[in-house]
Amino acid sequence: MDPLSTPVRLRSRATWLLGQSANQGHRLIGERMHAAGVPSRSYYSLLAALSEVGATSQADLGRRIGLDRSDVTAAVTDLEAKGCLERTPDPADRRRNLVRITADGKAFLAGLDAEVAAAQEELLAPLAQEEREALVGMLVRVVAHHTGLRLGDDAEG
Amino acid sequence: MDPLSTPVRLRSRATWLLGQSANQGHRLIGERMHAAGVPSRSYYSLLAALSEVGATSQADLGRRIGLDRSDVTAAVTDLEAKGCLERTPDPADRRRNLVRITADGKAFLAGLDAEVAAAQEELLAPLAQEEREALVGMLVRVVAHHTGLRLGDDAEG
DNA sequence: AACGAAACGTTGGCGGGACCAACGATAATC
DNA sequence: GATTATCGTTGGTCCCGCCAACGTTTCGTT
Repeated sequence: MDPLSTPVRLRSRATWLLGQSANQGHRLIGERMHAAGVPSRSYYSLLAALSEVGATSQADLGRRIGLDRSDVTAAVTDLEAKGCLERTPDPADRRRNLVRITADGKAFLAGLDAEVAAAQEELLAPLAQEEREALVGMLVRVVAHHTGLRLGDDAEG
Repeated sequence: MDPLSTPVRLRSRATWLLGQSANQGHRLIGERMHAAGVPSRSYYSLLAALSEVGATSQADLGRRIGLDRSDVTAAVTDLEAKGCLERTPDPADRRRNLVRITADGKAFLAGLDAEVAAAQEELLAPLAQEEREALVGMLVRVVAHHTGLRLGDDAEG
């Protein structure tokens, strides 16, 4: 790809720029994830959700991070094999599996957190701190607008 | 996906927000492209590049928009069948195909341009005009930083 | 209490997009 | 003139997001 000769029509479009930036971010994170032995970004999302919510079902995990049930199954199976989480049948609802993070999983997640933070630092390097905050603020509003989420509804549900 | 219960670790990460925003943008554009009979966003990029540069080779087109040669071949074949462009062997370099946009192609591109503009308007709806400019400005710097491009080098090469 | 509807986890598969490998043909380089 | 590089094309792989189906279990309604 030759960035010098990309059409102006694309270079100036916010949608194209968003795509390019997201690609760079995914690339940076992907490299670090792969180096840490994690095949996909979704593993990080899964562990993060699990760490926040405590113990929950696979379906709930999927809903939280926007991952299909079938893919959650695969990721959970893999992470269980790595000792990052436990999967036990829920005695209260025998359809579900209760998934909970292990101590090893928390430690591993902490490592991934550092990698993600480093990747983000690298991605946003050309931006000043205030700019990053402004960027995040705008993106939050954009995302909220398209997910039917109303801002300020934190934990008032 | 339940946006209310996505992990805070993700919701506050610029990388995740960028990915989400880009996804929404791709979705909006993809819908409109599909409605216009275009199977992929890359077709728009291709026509846009072609309209700016005049007549060039497929390899050059691919480099400009970041598309693999093989994928350019498929897209060009398809767009040629639709009458949006002409593909002729380059007499000056018989390895290349000279690709040039047709009048129909320009008209079609104009229509796609309107669709893309509308999609972007929809994507950035919650942002004021100045905010959109600030967003674009920041993203331009981010993208430039990761593509080895120096700002202000417009056409001075 | 019974029955239909819904949710759960799992397996398997589909389609698109990005990428790579190889080939024959042609041009550039030394 | 021989090697190297580029071009267009074909064909393939891999990953990701998504859907379909199944058996199991729970919920909702009557």
